Amino acid sequence: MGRKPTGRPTSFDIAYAAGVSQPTVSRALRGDRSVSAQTREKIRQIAQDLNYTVDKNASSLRSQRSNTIALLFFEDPTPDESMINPFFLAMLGSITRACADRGLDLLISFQRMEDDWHVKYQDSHRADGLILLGYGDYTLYTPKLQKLVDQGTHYARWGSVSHDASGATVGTDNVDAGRQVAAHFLKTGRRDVVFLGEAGDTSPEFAGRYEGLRSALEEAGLAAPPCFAAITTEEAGYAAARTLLASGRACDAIFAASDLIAIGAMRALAEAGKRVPADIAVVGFDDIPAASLTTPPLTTVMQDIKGAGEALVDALLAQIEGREIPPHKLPGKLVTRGSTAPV
Amino acid sequence: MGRKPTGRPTSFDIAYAAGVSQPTVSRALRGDRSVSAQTREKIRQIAQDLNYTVDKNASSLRSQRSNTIALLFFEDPTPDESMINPFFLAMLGSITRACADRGLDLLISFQRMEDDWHVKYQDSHRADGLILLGYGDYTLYTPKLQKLVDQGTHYARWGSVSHDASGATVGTDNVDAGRQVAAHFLKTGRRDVVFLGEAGDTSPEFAGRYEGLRSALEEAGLAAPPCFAAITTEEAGYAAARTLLASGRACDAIFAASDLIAIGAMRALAEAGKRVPADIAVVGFDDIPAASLTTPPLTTVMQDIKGAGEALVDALLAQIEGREIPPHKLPGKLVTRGSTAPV
DNA sequence: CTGAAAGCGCTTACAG
DNA sequence: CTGAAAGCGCTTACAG
Repeated sequence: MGRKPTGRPTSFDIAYAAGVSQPTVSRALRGDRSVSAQTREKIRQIAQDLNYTVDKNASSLRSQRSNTIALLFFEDPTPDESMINPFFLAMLGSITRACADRGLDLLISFQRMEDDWHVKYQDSHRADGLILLGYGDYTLYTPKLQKLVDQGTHYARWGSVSHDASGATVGTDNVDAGRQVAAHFLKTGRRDVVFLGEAGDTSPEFAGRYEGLRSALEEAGLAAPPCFAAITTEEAGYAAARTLLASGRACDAIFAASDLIAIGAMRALAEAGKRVPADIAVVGFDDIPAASLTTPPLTTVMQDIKGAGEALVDALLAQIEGREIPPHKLPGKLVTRGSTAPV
Repeated sequence: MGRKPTGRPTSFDIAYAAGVSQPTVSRALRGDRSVSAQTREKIRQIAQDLNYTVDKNASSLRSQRSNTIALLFFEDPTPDESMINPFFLAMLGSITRACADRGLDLLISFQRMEDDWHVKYQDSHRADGLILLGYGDYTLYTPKLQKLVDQGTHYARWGSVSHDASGATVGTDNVDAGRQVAAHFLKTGRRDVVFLGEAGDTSPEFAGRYEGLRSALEEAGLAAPPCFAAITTEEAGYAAARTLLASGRACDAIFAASDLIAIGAMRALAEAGKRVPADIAVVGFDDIPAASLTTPPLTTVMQDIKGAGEALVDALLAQIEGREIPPHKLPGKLVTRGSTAPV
């Protein structure tokens, strides 16, 4: 008599087999030092023999801690199945690893910026906190972030670090990266730079890149570069470059706010008979895998993806535990390739 | 008196506010038709006003159903942060969407094939079932799959459909795709084809592609194509093409088992002064974004990523509900680009 | 159509 | 160092 033979074992089964009480099993398996080392080891052994694992739902329900975080991924208004921005996908890999290293489970959800994502996860106790990642109109984003703060939801987000201070924020130092690009242009003899990308309030990261470029060029005595708007897709880059060409505005260098934009722009330049880098140098941003495959290979700014994933997870954990953490800026690194070779 | 004002609301708070019992709230919010439509609507309204959401842990604990599935993603022995195979990342996006459409949460975890992933998720009631995705040595994979079956774990996997029947399987019809590639070579005047990729027991998908190529060529009276092994990375493709060139084996067409292999091979060919497609035609597999950016653009086989995500999720749900489902083959589609232009 | 009761499998004071 | 008791917030028979 005693143990029912059916179903997977519970902590009571382990307790019975070990001749201890059920709470002792719970303590032992969590490594509680108040259980004698000997008992702990014995229980651990039995649990393994019986193929026992702690029921995550019961544990989370009781402790009110899920050890799970939710990654909310925003996409552009035109979600094209096959062409998710590779940079964000690499970030996803990095966040996944950072979570695994810290014993956290990761829920993932793709969202539209417009949706009611701000209520779903933490409120239902699925997750202890959120990581926000992606792109889209920042002016839509801000009020939702405020709502998260009001609700007391823990979150960390990737994006523009300087722009506002609500929640934990991690991002590349875009202004500095823009200055690096400007310096590279100047050093390689380019004088007449154009920026491709949306540089307004809706895209503070792009705005930072533009700002760095502009300030460094002006310090060198050059005029502020003109700006041709584009969201971060290959198509938008193509269209922006066409607009640039049609405008008659001459230039010898293009700084595109992302690699996808740069790749689209290079396609437009090639169609128009402009040679890269002989006529026009091109620099992108992100260093996605495709950047080294273009003709010529694309000079770009590499972001610290591994560092970013870890910083995001750690910032979120800090917030969950009530520690204050300052916004975290990661350095960008210029990767020089053929598209900016000196002429 | 009555309601404690602190913390987030429970179903008891909603019941109190609605003047009904707590079980009625539970039924109403799940849309149980035994609750009168009027009561249901009233409760739904109150729940919304009080910002109530069902506690996922309590609900899963009681019902023994988590409505969550876990995606286990395997990587190659050499996991390079930045270069996860873009095809699988696109699959991830598609699976995410399929889950969202069906009201499922998705846990995601990157694993090494060697690790003990087969025990972690379903046993702890984190997930109702697993989706297995990725690449690696298939001979390592098989015993783990058997263990899943023995444990009664529900899973669906992406891969070679014909190879074995355990668990729900979804995959591209690789043999047919290989035959399409052969037909395309023959039609464009290629006679001397080489296969780049591991075509043995360790990689049944690649083996299927080779098998389709070989059978169609032999039916046309040609010899079986030689095979130069490569795992699915750009570096391996580069190395395999170098081996091919060094071997002195002449050819006028290469079928690479993946786009990454094809891209590496094209780099080796360019370095060796071989022109694509004038000297050698090249075909890849997957149609990753980079395939259209190479010089010349790469002819390849597009897999039905959207269909694959849906088929995987539906196959898993079927298995969880005890329905039998036959293995599901999806058609591949040849995408013709410059790398196979007739000479 | 609705309610009272039980229980899912844990963790956490509390007591000794 | 260990145990008896309570309770996390739901869902599910069962009764009416």
